Amino acid sequence: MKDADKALRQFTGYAMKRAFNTLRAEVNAVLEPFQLRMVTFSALVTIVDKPGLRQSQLAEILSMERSNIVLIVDELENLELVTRERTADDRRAYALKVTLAGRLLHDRALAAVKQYDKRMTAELTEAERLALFKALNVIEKKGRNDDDTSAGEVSSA
Amino acid sequence: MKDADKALRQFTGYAMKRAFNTLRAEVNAVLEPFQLRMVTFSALVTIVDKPGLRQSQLAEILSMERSNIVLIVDELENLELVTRERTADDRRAYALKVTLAGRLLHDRALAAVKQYDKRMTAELTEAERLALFKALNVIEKKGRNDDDTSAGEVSSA
DNA sequence: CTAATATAGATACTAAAAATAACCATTATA
DNA sequence: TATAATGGTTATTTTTAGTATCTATATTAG
Repeated sequence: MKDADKALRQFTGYAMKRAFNTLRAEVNAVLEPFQLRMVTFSALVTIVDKPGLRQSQLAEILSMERSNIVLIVDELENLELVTRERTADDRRAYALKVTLAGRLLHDRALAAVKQYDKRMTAELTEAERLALFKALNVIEKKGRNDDDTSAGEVSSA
Repeated sequence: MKDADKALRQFTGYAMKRAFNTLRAEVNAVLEPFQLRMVTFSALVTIVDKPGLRQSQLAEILSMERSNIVLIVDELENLELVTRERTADDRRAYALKVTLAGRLLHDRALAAVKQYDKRMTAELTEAERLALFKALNVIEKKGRNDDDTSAGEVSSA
């Protein structure tokens, strides 16, 4: 049964679903020794990058619901990688900060994922890699301003 | 909070997850008038393409579990788009065939998805589009023959 | 030929991820 | 000050994928 899904391979959605399935599995495998998953890794990287940010901001950045962020932060907090500190200006909110252990783990996990990513795309030329990222960004953004069925506007380049 | 996930954007997995999220939502929206989802669409296309194939073959082609295929085929059967016919040579198996209504719906849905796909990638040059597909295929296949353990060796403390 | 084994499909159960809704404490506003 | 909005939490639900088990047939090994 070689090439039996030829009819489907032409579709971006199908090809991407398959690629993303293996990609997610592999990234999770890479992160597993660090007790991280793709989401918790993303959250950790964001917190390191923007120390003091609030959960609602984190949710906004990662395009997730606030309610789902709670469990993510719980997980990172239980691993003692980040802390929730009450903010002075708004006593409802938490300032998310990375602990020392969190930063160390972050550095190692980041390196591992980078290395994996490099290996994953090693067969691609630089032009192809750029094209891939451009395409992913175009596709992601496309959904936002897409109210009509004709060709949409090209806003940001 | 513009560009707040800059640190994550460099990763194929992150960019792809975001792109795929909007892509899946949009494709499902395109398919909704046909009462199809991405999976049922994929199954329908495959059955049209390979009439008479069996559920286990369909599962193999779509890289899904046999048990999950059952519900997919149920759904298509309930919509009277495909039929299960017992095969002569193996009375355990079903030959999956598309009905007339199924073929008509298939043709329309296929056209709709093709049109959407075209629109989605309209901003890309042909070279970029080819690079995207090549990259997706490389990434998907990469997971299969991945004996290199280097990524997992960055072990923790 | 019969017994053990494998396979096709089905069913039920489980686990993970994401969406929704309601809630409390606090802040902003009318 | 009353009302509305916001940050975070909890609980519920939906969706999706995975696992284990079951039946009935088929294959094979002895």
